Amino acid sequence: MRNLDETDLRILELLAEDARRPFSDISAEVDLSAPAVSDRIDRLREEGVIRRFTVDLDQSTLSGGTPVLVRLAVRPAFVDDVRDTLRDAEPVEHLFVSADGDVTFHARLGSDSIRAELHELLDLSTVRDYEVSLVESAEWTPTVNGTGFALECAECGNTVTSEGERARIGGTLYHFCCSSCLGRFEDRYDRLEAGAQASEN
Amino acid sequence: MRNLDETDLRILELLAEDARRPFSDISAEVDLSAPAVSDRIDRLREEGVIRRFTVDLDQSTLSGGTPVLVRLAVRPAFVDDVRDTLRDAEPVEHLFVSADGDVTFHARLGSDSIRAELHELLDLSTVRDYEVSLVESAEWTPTVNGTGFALECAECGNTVTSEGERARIGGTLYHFCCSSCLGRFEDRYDRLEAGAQASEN
DNA sequence: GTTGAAACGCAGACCTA
DNA sequence: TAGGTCTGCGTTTCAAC
Repeated sequence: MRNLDETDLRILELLAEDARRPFSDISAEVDLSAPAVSDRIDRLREEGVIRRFTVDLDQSTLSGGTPVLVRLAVRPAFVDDVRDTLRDAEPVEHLFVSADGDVTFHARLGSDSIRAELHELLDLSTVRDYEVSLVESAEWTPTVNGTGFALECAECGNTVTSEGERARIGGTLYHFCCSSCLGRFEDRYDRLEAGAQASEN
Repeated sequence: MRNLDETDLRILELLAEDARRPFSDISAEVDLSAPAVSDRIDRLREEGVIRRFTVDLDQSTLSGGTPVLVRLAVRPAFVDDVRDTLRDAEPVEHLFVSADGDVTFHARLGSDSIRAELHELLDLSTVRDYEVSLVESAEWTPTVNGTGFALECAECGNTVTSEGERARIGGTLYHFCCSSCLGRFEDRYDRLEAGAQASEN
């Protein structure tokens, strides 16, 4: 697959913040035209990078069952089966499969008998052991490339908003909250580089 | 807080499927005008039910660090601290706090030393024990009220699409893929009810 | 809640490098 | 092949009801 460039990543960050943001809005952020942004987003969907645009709900306000976190020690031969079953199971919201065959999932179950619901959900003979705990709070923060979208100014540490600036300095892309932070950073960088060159001689 | 009605839930389901769906589209689904839908969505955001519109990314295509699932047995006094710290930590994507004080989170860490990164992330003296496992696959299915948005027809089990129907029968809301399924279900329900009344006499 | 009018955003056709 | 511009159409918003 084609590599994503910085513009793609920036678009994904902006969509993670607000997926309903107009393309014209995004296009201003990334210095592109609106149709160009639309094209890139189409491509990201086709490539499977974007799975869907969706909504992050505060489930605690919805009171739809008891949220539980279940950890299954699955018999190695059945890991794929169990994953596929749980993936399509209605009450399952989050599903993690670890390299060692543990399957952890977050689901909302009817409050009656959790053990009985687990039986309905999957064949417990495929499982060596399981553990259920009630979930008090569950949160989700969409991140792009592990960096999160809450960028920090490389100069002052403040949050970088839409008014921020970006610059490639010494091969690395830095984000700044404003042009003066960018200016100060560049000055410092130039001075450091001049010092390094002086010491080389 | 005001209770959500069925229309609100249906709107949330539609947004969970595709958050960029036009309001006019949603309004046709729920037999309301577009401004009415817009008003309801505004209200849902204000009430905190909708936290944000966002994008579900296939992180495996983004290769941004090593995904790990970490389970912390946190000393009871520090559970809130640890939760707040992790909530705002950049690499943390999912965060679950159980009623018994276990904190489980999913994060993408630089592949060097995971132990060192954990040290940076939180004060390990607040933790009795921890366990890290590499995550092979992580998936997320947005659900509304624990039912998920992939509704099944109560009569034939097929997936209910936009062309489906809903009906409240005997106090419960059922979903159907088409009007004939609804009709058959009602017939059966009436017959069962008649039988139950007969046996009462 | 609805309706209608004005502002806005979007998709497509077409053009440029 | 990626992006820019223009334009018609659909969508959103806002006021009036």
